Amino acid sequence: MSETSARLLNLLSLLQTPREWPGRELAARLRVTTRTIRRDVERLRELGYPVHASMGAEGGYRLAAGTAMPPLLLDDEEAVAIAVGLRSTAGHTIAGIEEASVRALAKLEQVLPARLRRRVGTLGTATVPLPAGDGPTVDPEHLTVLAAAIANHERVRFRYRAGAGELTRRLVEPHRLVAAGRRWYLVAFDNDRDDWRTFRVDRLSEPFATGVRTAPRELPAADAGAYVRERMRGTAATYRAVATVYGPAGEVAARLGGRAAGEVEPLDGESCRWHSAPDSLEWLAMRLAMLGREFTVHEPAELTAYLRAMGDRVHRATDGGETDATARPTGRDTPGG
Amino acid sequence: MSETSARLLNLLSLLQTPREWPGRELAARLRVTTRTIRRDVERLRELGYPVHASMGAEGGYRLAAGTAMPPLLLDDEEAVAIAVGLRSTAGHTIAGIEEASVRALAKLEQVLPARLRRRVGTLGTATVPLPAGDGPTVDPEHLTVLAAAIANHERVRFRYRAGAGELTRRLVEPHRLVAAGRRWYLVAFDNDRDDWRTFRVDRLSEPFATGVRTAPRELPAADAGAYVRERMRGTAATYRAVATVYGPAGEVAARLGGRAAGEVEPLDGESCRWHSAPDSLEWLAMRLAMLGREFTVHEPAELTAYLRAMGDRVHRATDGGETDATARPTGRDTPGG
DNA sequence: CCCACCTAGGACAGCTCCCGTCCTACTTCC
DNA sequence: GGAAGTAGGACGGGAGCTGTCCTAGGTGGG
Repeated sequence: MSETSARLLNLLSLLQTPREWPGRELAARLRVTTRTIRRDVERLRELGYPVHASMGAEGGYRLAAGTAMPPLLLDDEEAVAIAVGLRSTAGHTIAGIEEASVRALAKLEQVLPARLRRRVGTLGTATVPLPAGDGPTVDPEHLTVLAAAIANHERVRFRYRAGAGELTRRLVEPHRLVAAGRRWYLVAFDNDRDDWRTFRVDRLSEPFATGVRTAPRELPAADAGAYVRERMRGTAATYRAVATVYGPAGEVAARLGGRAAGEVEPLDGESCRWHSAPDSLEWLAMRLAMLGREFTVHEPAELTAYLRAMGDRVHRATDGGETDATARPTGRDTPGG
Repeated sequence: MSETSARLLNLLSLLQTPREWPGRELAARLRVTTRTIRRDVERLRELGYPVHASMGAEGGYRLAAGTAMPPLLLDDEEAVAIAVGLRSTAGHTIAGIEEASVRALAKLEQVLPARLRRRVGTLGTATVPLPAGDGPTVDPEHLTVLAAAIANHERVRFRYRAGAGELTRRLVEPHRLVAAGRRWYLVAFDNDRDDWRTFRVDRLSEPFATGVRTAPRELPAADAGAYVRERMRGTAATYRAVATVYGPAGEVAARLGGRAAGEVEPLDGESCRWHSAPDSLEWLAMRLAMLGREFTVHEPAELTAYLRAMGDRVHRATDGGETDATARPTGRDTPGG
């Protein structure tokens, strides 16, 4: 058996731990001489993985950042943590890396041992605490199934609930996954309709690859992203908010969460104007409500209406409830600690 | 040079792609005969990585889920996606895997090429759109620095802003990172004070490992988690909410986001009671406000007060803005649309 | 039904590479 | 200066790897 390859992999695994390993310890662990360790280190370096060595007493080896990604050797818990992290981000879309996120997730889930997969499942469902806001969130599993089918040029079968509510069976040749706004779309060639279609991933269920491989087709558009945007115009329902916030621009920008939220332009030392990035009403409303600052909404009217409805709900919830006689001893005026 | 080890790694990388590879194609890519490919596959299997082969025409090899995690071979974009995902989850804490999350992140960032690190940085800051809520979020970089120092038994230097506001310099021997509630704490032996201390990670800045290694000390407590909970009693400021929500239990539970949010107990077909998990006022308020359902808060009084303040702010923001001043014509009794 | 295409694996010859044991050189911290 | 670490050349024996044969078995399409 390939003794030395296994040892190299093992060595790589040890060196990825964020600590320094003296050669003698490595030699003891891998049951070879220190000379062999030195040669292994040399080999790793030749393979492009920069093993950094600190000289002198208290020295040792560790893997440094190089020009290419070395193979990541994860223990069980780390693998689960990564899977959970990817599922939570992939489900909600992060600007710029949606597709890579799904690819990485598909790659990981393909090799994830069954017992770990279960843990990811239970943890994963327990961690969708983001305001569901825009409606149903996407099941990360659907994304990975579709991504795998796309990479493998396999036909996919699934059930699809169109806007109206009719449930249909589809057989398609998947072409690409596209994240637009806060939604995922599948661009595919529908074999029954004999034409290209786009599907909202949150509306499809029970997708599975049929195993039938097909020749790749050419999409009648420059790229899939443009195709989706073109077809989905009007359905997206995102809004750009303009609001004045009474607080220092720097602090407000920080609380709104970086550049992705939109632009904050200072008016004077104590107020600023927020031009939001396009987003759903729910998210825009939530961001403003959670700011902890006074604000005024200028646009759009829908946001004002939404906020007003929310404010009314909150008032009704706190003003009386079923019986005010539920005796709240400390009184409602006491500020919280 | 170790030709065959490199080839094995390469092969592993190809097999991780979610598609099937016929042996001839692999042979062409790796510039060896198909016989060697078969031998390489055999080697991988001996190393414990289950290479699944489908027979017949249209057959091929692919890596299946086994009992241990194989080394993950990621391309640049996938690595960035994972780093971004981990940073966003590590910064906010996910129940049960906080520590593994940070370990995985430390491992990845240790070997992440510089150009990718930059991309992670820009994407990472652009994606903290969660309601900052509980105050300052933790810089994931601080977590990785501390985790690495802990693993390596190295002293760490940083600046610390205590509650009052005085900025002090600290030199400590880090012992463990603990996630409690929505916060990260560092348990460490303070070399200047000559005693154990806990630090809130969101309040420290510019941490760096000094490179000086020390012998591990024994914490005067059963485990670090208990130690932190003991010391931080009272400072945590988390609350458990009890509220009635007027909507079907199933739907409400789904929107609240799984088990982690607390327990939803049906009252009748159209209402239910929510006993929340302990959380900050901001999050509890946000969850309720974003439900899109009528609700009544029973406990705690602080949450009622917080919600009322928020409702008032929202009303002021939407009712008239600058012109309508304080006049609230329709009053608070009008049900929202 | 048979053929094409795939995986699976034994035998063998040739040759490369790998390992352990020596050895010396250099750096760093105590 | 000494101890402990990395760095690396020389060498001999042995293990492992590769390509070229070969046969066996599974699967799907014409």
